[in-house]
Amino acid sequence: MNEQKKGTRRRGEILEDAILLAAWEELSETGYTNMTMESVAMRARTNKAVLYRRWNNKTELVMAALRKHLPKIKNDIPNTGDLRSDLYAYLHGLMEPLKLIGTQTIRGLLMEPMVWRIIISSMPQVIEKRSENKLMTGMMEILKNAELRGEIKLEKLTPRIISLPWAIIQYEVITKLEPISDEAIAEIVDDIFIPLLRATQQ
Amino acid sequence: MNEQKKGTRRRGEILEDAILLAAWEELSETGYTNMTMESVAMRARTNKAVLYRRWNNKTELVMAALRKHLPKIKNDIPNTGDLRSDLYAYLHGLMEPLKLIGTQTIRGLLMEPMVWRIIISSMPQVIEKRSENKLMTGMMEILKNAELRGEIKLEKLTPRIISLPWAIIQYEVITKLEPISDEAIAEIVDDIFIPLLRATQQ
Amino acid sequence: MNEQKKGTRRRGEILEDAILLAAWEELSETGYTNMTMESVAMRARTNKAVLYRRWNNKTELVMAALRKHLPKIKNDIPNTGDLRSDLYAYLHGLMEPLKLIGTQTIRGLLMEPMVWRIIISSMPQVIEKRSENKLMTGMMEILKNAELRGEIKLEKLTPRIISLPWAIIQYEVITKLEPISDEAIAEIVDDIFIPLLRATQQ
Amino acid sequence: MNEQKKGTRRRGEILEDAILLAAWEELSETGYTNMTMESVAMRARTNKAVLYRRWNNKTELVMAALRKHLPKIKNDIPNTGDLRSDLYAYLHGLMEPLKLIGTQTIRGLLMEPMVWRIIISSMPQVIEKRSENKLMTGMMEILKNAELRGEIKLEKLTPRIISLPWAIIQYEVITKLEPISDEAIAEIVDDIFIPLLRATQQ
DNA sequence: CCTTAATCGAGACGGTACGTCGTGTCTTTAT
DNA sequence: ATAAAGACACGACGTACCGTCTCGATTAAGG
Repeated sequence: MNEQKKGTRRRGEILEDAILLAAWEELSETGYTNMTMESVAMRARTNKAVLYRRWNNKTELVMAALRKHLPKIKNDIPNTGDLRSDLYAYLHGLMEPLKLIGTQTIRGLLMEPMVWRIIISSMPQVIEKRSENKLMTGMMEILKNAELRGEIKLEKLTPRIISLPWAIIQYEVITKLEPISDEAIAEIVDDIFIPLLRATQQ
Repeated sequence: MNEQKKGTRRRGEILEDAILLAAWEELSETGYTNMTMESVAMRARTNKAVLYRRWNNKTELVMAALRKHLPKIKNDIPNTGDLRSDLYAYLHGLMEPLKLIGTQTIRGLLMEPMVWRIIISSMPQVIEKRSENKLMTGMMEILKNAELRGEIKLEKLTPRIISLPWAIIQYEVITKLEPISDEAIAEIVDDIFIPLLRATQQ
Repeated sequence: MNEQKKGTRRRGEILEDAILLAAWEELSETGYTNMTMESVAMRARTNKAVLYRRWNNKTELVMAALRKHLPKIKNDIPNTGDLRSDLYAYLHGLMEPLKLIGTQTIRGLLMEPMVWRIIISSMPQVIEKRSENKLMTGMMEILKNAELRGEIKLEKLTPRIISLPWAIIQYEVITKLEPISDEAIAEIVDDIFIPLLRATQQ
Repeated sequence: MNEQKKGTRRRGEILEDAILLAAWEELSETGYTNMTMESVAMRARTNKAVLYRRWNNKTELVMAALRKHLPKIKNDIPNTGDLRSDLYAYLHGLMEPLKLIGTQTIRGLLMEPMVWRIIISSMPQVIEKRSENKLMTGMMEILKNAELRGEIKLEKLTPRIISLPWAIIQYEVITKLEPISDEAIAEIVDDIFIPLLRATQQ
C-alpha cells in the first residue's frame, strides 16, 4: 500500500512519522503486549536500531505514538458566559478523542493496563505527570471564569471537588471500557457537580 | 527459615499455599516484571512444572496470589444507626487492606499496570467482575439502612451517585499510589457525598 | 481391543508381559526417542511406578522388551554333515529374526542407534555382552564339526576370521538398514568365507 | 584462558568456530547426554539463541562439531607401487584419527550410540551417505592401481569383497570401543584380504 | 473368614534440558 | 552521518521427559 521507491531512503521526520504510525496501528490492532519492536520496525519497513535511536525503550515509543495519534484534546477552554455550558463543552471535549478512536480500539488499548497510565498522563489539561499542583488547570480556568461572573466562590472548593468530574469519568471509562455517553456527562454536570457546587457555596 | 523435613514431599493445598505465598512475596518485593516463574518456584522450593500444572501462565499465577494475599475487604457492612458513621466505617474498611500492605508495596504493585485490573477486580464488594447489577452492594445496603431510618430517600439516587465515593477513592489511589488518608475519607464523606445526598433529596 | 474387566487388577507376570509388549510396540512404531515411559505405561494401562519397580531406567526396559520380542535366534546349531550347508543354515538362521520383524521395523529400531547395541548384544549365540571369550560359540561349533569331518583345520583360524561372516552381516545391516538377502549370504559363504578357509588351510 | 576483549563482539565464522570447538570439548569431556546446549553456549561465551540460529537442534550441532573436529582422514591415496604396502598405509590412515582422539574419548563418544552414526557417516572416503555407488572410492583407487601394475584383476572383485577390510574394522571398533592395533591391520591385510584376493583371482 | 503385607492405579512432585521469543546492543554495508 | 539489515547478548517463557514419592484401592496369602 505504501509503495516506496527503492533507492530512496527515508530519514528524519518522515521516517519518524512512519514509525509512529506503524506503532499506533500495531497498538490498536494487537495491543501493547503483542506489539513488538520488531513488528513495528517491519511495518514501518525499517529496523529496530532506528527505533532505539529515537526512543529508549518500548514504553517511550508507545507513549510517543499515543501522544501523536490519540486524538488531541481541545486546548481551548470554553468560555460561554455560563458555567453549566462551559462544563458541558469541556467534558465533551475531553471525551471526543475517545469517541473518535472507537470502542473497539479503546478496548484494545485499555485491556492492556500498561496503556492506561500512558493515556491518562497524556491528557495534559487534566493531569500533568502527577505534578498535583498543575492539576486540573483546565477545570480551574472554567471555575475562575465562573467566579468572575459571580456564579461561584472558588475559595470554598477543594482540589478533590474540582477534580470530581474527571474522577468519575476515568472511573467509568476504566469500568465500562468505552467512551461515556452524553447522558452520562449531563448527569455528572447537572445531578452531581453543580448541585455539589451549590451545596458547597452556602 | 522455612525448614522442611527432607523426605517429606509437599503436595496439594500445602504446596499450593507455599507457592502463592512465594509469589506474593516476590510480587511485593520485586514487582510483576522482575518476578519470574523460576524465582517463585525457587522461593517455594519447588519447580516451574509444578506452577504450570496449576496456572497456565504468569498472569494467572499472579492473579491467584493477589486474590489470596491481598488483604480482604471486611465483609460485614457496618450498621451504627447513623449514615455518616456507617460511611466512615465502610470506607475505612475499604482502605484498611491497602494500609496493611503499605505504600511501598502498593507502588511496587501499581507501578506495574498489569496488576491494576487484578486488584480492582478483586474488591468484590464494590465491583464484581463488571456485572453492573451486583455493583455496590455494600454501599447499597448502607443506604437502604439509612432509608429505613428515614435519613434519605433511595429512589432519588442514581447508580453513578452511589458509586461516587469509590470512584473518588480509586482515582486517588491510582493517581497518588498510596492509600488515601483518614482526612481524605472525612472530606469525601462530609464535604462531598453527604452534601450531595442532601442536595439530591430536595 | 484388549478388553480388561474393571475390578480385576493385573499383577506379577501377566502385568509384566503386558508392559513388555507395550514397550515393544511403542519401540517398533515410534522409535526409541519417541517412546516415553509414560507412553508405555499408558499403552499397558498401568503407570510409571510399576515400570520403575521392575527396571531401573528406560534403557533396561527397552533391553528387556527387545530380548523378549526380538524373534529368537535358533539355538540349535545345524549339523548337516557338510560345512557349506551348515554355514548356509546357520547364517540364514541368524537373519530369520530380522526378516520376521520386517524392514520397516528394522529401520524404526536401527535409526535410533541406541538400539543397535542392545540388539547386537541380544544375539547371544554370536556376541555375548562383549565377553570375547564366549564369542562366536555357534560358529565355533560348526567349525569344530567340520574339523571332525576333516574338512578344515581349526588351529589355523584366528578369531578374526571366525567372526568374519558376522562382521560382514552386521556391517551390511547397519549400512543398508534391512535384512540381507539370501544371495548375499550365498556370496559371503561361497565367495568369501569358504575361499578364505581354503586359502588359510594351505 | 580465552581472554576476549570486551566491547568486541564476535560474529559469523569466528563465533561459529568458537561454538563448534566448545561443543567438541563438551562432547569429548562429558559425552552426548551430559552436553547441554546451555553448557556449550556458556563455554563459548555466547547464548543458546545463537546456537539455535545455526543448528535446529542438539543433534545437528553435534554433527557439525564432529564433522569439524573429528580428525580428518587423509585424503591422499597411497601409491607405493605395491598393493600390500598401499593397503597398510591406507588402513593405517583410516585409523589414525581414532588413535589421535584416544581410547578414552572414543568410548565417551561411542558409548552414546547417537554418535555412532554421525561418526560413521562422517568418514566420507569410505561411506558416502549410503550412496553405494560412491562407496569405497579410496579402496577402489588402490585396487585400480594394483590392476594397472598387473597385481590383480579388478573385474573379479565384488563390492562386498572390496569393502571387507572396512567392514572388519568397523565391526571391531564397535565391539572393542578402541582403535584397532597395527597387528590387527596386519592380520586383516595379510591373513584375510590379500589371501582372499589371491583366491578370487584364480 | 478375616487380617495383613504387598502390589497396583493414579497422578503429583522434584529436577533438568529443550527450544522459542522478546528486548535492547552492536557491527557492517550502503546511501 | 545516518539508514538498512541483521547478528548478538541476555534472560524469561512454557514444554517435555525422566525418575521419585504419596496415597488410597485391591488382592494374595496366612492365621
